[in-house]
Amino acid sequence: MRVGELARKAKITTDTVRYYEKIGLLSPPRRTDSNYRDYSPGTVKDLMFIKKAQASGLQLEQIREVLEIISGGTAPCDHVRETVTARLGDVEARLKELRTLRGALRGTLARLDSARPATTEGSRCSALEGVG
Amino acid sequence: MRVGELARKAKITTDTVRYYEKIGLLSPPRRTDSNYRDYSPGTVKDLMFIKKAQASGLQLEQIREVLEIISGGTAPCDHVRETVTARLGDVEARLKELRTLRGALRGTLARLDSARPATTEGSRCSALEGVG
DNA sequence: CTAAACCATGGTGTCCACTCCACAGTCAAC
DNA sequence: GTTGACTGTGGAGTGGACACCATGGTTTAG
Repeated sequence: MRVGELARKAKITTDTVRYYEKIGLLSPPRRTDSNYRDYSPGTVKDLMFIKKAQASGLQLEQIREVLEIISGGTAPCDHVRETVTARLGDVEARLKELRTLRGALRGTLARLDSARPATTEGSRCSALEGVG
Repeated sequence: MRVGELARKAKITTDTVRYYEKIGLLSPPRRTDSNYRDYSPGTVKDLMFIKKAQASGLQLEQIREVLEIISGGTAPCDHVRETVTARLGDVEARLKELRTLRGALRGTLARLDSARPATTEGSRCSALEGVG
């Protein structure tokens, strides 16, 4: 498939696809006679994986490393393990932060619910303190 | 305390502190006679909250809204609830993505463990496929 | 055959969150 | 009273991740 179709399926722009290729995140596909990029269907999955990883806070460079490894990379096993373990550490740290933040937000919401004398238009909220 | 001490305590730079003030994320502190910024100790906590929220993927503008609300903002309750609920939604979506990614990384690690014939220096890893 | 839609390359612009000046005033220690 | 660390302001620069051209070739529907 060509770049437009790929982009539509992955819900990104063609510019982004070409950008990913430029920075080595996506390997250059074969070309048609007329020099159009010609992708295999699996590339859609790659892009979806990239989106997930990105939404989880990984940078493109980190994703590049992980992808390289996952798709039958050429690095020695020890290095592979190190990289994946490091990324897993990142992800778990982020999970922890997120749970903390979720707690804080839920707390605020609860306080809004309990101490709610006036909700009418124009009124003011005096939400409490203590976020830590 | 002055900006340098605050920055040290929060483990960021003085430039960043002033930048946060500039974009309205940190309210302008009082000034000494010589026009130096003079912060109260609580500001350290504010900065630490900002770092947490940021590590969780919230943008400074979103953090600004949340902070405004939490520290006894002046917005009507309904709008407050909306904002906090929206942020909570963000956070929960992010948690979901993260758990998926963690699963993928753990899977890779497991595959590395099971199919590991050669770990010696210079060898190549042929990690399997299937990331979804 | 031609118009519309697609693609290629190369380059510039944008937004975010800083970071790094340059230049000048302030404060603490010796 | 001078040196050195600290602070102020304003503005320019950076890196990541794109978005947006302009120009020109290609494919496809009618």
